[in-house]
Amino acid sequence: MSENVGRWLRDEIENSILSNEFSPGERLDEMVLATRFGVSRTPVREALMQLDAIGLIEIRPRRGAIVIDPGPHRVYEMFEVMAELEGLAGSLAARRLDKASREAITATHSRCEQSAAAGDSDAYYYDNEEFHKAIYAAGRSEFLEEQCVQLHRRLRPYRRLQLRVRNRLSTSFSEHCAIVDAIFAGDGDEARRLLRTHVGIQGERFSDLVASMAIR
Amino acid sequence: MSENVGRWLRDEIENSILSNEFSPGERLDEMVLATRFGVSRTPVREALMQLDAIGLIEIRPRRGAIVIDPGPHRVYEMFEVMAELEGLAGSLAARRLDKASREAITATHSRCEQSAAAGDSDAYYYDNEEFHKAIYAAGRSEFLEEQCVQLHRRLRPYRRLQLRVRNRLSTSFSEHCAIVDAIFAGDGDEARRLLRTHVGIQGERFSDLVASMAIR
DNA sequence: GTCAATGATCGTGTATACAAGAAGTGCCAC
DNA sequence: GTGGCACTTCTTGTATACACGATCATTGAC
Repeated sequence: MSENVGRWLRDEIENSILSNEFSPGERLDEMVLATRFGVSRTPVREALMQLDAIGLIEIRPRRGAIVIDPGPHRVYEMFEVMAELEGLAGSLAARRLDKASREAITATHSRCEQSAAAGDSDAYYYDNEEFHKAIYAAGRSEFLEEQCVQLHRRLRPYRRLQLRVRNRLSTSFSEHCAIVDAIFAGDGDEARRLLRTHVGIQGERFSDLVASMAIR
Repeated sequence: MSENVGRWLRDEIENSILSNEFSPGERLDEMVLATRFGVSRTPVREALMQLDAIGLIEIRPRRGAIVIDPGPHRVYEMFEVMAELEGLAGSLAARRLDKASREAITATHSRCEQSAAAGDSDAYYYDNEEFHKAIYAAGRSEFLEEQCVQLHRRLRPYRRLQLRVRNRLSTSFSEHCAIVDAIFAGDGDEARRLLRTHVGIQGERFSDLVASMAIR
């Protein structure tokens, strides 16, 4: 329970939002949440204030909190920023790679290979996340790493949708291969470029996203 | 008072931190803040929770809130990310520039010229901020714009220190000129490159920053 | 004289109470 | 039957009360 009910609730509610248990636009009633988690309204409110500060929900004065619905266009923008940050992380990783980071990248990369070969998109989804985190860490910029992890978290539901698209698994994995090569070769510019296109959702990948968002 | 004491307090305390009225490492006593602003502890706590979520302060369980001290290394990392995001904004601006944005950039740019010519670093500091904001807006990516503005805010105190360095004003302004040219020419890659070096603090500019941070 | 342990005090964490505003409902008039 | 106004109810915003944990100081022992 993390020693602190407010923070625990924040994570709990955040996860509920990101796993789409609370859908965009839904109203979050303080009292309902309080009874559901067996606490008073005070820590619930604190959790909500924090989520508002992060930008996951919106608290309108005297009218309660609602889950923010980013909408396809804004999600696209978020991927665009994510692509840029990942590109930076990749270029830093190529420059600063050390033994431990190299091993971490190799390990997560081969786990991706296995789940891609098995066609297990849920496993790949998880391994892919670890792979990207290994790259952030290899960049040795704590702030950048935090930003990347946070954005990655927020984009999680959409990433998951993306992987369902036909052939995306194998395409994604072959992109990973090129990225790993560039980083291990110390080619920062190439790593940056590859990661940018890997993460970004230009062209048909954007319309795929829009289509899958509409289904929900 | 924004209809909502908690939010008002958040802005108030945030400004106090960013203007160095509350210095890094300083402990923020809830009761002291409450009496100072003439409210109860509840809204103060809500404000603090939000600032914690943003990353400006750290709340340690049962031990109160302290202002986070980023330290030179982390500040450098923040500038590094900022440079990347501004680069993206610049490249988008070059691609998507319309009449209104063009005029906004021109207007803020010439205001920078005046204050640079006058050697007025405080005025330049403000005009520079507006100039960069005009570029964010020209990129037409709301999310990116928000991220840029937020990071810009957090780096504000350090930017201010930077401008005190000898000749920085005129150097900065001539860099602005090149940036404007690239954006107006529609050269996204060049705008990106120029903004990245303009905002980043490589080499001696980093040591300048460290030196000025030590003075405080 | 120094270090450790215990108690006192102060501040945070949570709950609850109360006030104020917004939304919904019902009634009345047209 | 429909639209508008008033009232009621529900929910949020703020204050306060209480409990638990942390820190600090004082006292005792080595």
